[in-house]
Amino acid sequence: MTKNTADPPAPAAEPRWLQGGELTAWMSMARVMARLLPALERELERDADLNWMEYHVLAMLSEQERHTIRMSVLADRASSSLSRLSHVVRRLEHQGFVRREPDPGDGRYTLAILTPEGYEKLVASAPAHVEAVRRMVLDPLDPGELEGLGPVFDRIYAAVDAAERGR
Amino acid sequence: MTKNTADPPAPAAEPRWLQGGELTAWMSMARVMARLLPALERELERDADLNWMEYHVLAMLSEQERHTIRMSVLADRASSSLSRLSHVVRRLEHQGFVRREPDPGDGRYTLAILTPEGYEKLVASAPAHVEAVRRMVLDPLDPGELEGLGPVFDRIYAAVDAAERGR
DNA sequence: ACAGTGCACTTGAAGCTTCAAGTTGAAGCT
DNA sequence: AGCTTCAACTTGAAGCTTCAAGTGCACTGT
Repeated sequence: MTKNTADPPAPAAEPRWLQGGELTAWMSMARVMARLLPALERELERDADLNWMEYHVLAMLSEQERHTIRMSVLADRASSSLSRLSHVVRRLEHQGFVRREPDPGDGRYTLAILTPEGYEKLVASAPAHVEAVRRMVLDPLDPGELEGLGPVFDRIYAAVDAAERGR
Repeated sequence: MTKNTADPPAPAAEPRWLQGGELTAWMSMARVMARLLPALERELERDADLNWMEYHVLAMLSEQERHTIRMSVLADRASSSLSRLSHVVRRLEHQGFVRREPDPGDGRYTLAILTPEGYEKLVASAPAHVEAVRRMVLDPLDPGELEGLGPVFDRIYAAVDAAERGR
């Protein structure tokens, strides 16, 4: 590292670098973030021909009463822009897994609706995906270890969310 | 395939679904993974006009003796395909931040070399990025909490790596 | 009643990553 | 020397996300 990690008299422009332990832990975390989702997505695409976003759109729809949800609510839950979701749903619609209707109660909203074919697709795709999550995340950890981390991630998420309010 | 606890008699094809606590913790983790890097990248692009990959290529080059490294080694460290790296370095080269030369010792390798302008760019960009990492990751956690997580992420990383050997 | 405003999407273009083919340099074999 | 093979890139096309503009529905105030 050519970075100046010493506290003392660095030029004012020198970055306030991370402390040793923080830095290596952050690099460990960043590596995982850069690789885990793409790895899971690769398996999804190979096994089910769905990418991460498409899979989760189907999954979230399946969790709704009537398998129906407003696009804007879905975008929020999927951590997606409305634009991205719109493109994704158009693709899923062309494949027959989802259809769209204006919300009868308020025409400004659009309802995304899971079709029976879409539900079939999800049911067929889920087991391999769950297995991959176990293999890459749960199995390498001790039993119960991930549960302990849930609140930690939730706090990070809140900070990210605060930084992006009104994106 | 380890802990088949005494779950109710399910059909053989039934997936090992995630248990309640596992599931919510995994969703917390997945949400962070889906949002944190894009959020950091947004700030990088806004403040420095560099994306995540470009920034880290500059950063990794700056950590090398002579600010030089083989493309294939860089690709590995950046968790990137060689193809992706090649495109990224071409862009950085056009901006004058990096240049490439064949390795004089073995013409099959290509050396990526950080230019003075590239180093300037990194020094100018790092403080805001480090600050963003602090704000979104370090600050919401207790002091020392991230350090404890380093080994956890390393174990996950090893599992991901095992799943992707020879991609 | 109706122009103005604010959302909730939708669309098209641009940029980045991925995937599949190419190139090229070195080493091994004959 | 020549032939084969392998690894390290490079390149171009295709697909997905992002960004910036649209479009349309409903409410607001006059």
